[in-house]
Amino acid sequence: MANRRITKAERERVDKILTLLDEYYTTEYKCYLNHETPWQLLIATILSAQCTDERVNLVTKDLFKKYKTLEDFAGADLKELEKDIHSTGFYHNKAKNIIECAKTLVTEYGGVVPKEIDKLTGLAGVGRKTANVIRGNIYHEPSIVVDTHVKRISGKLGFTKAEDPEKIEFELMDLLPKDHWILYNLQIIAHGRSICTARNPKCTECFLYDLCKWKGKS
DNA sequence: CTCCCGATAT
DNA sequence: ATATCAGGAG
Repeated sequence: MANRRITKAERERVDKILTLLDEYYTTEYKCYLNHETPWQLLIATILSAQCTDERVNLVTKDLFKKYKTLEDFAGADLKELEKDIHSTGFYHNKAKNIIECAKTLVTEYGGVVPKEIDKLTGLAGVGRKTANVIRGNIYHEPSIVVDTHVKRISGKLGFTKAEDPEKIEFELMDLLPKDHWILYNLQIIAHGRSICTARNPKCTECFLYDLCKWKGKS
């Protein structure tokens, strides 16, 4: 069904890459954003736009002590919330979106984070990337999260030539086995942080070098 | 396409 | 000084 337009050799190359990823980044890899509830992950993911997960975890550690419920966020003071999340950047938009998002969840969804992609992306501050993080990590629905790492590395590996995140998402869905969708994102982020970094990728240390299309200078 | 935007590594 | 970080909205 999947991968109809792909040659046998290319299919084998992709499968070898996936096998190696499984080997180096085991299935124990899970969500990098600390959270105890679905709505906490949603807020953490909204905060993670153009911000390291490390800093988000630093901020949410105090944030979730101060705002203990969705209702707390729905009723939060904008300026105060801006201060609370300031260090994550884009704080004005993020604070406004978090309050509006929390209000919608409380008033329209009974405080439950929906699993449908349309309902999720309908929430303030929630795009496809954030929606797929929720679908994958909370509801275990096969979904591909296209973030900056997935975009960069999938391109270098030759998995896609697309630039548009949504197009990349659908091309990867066609290329990767469904049972690997959620893990792929987590593995690629791990790889993107340790080896295939945006600035000086450590190609000489990369276990995927021989299988990589890019093979950039290290 | 532009704007939002602080913190960190290089 | 500049690039980059689990992007999204107008």
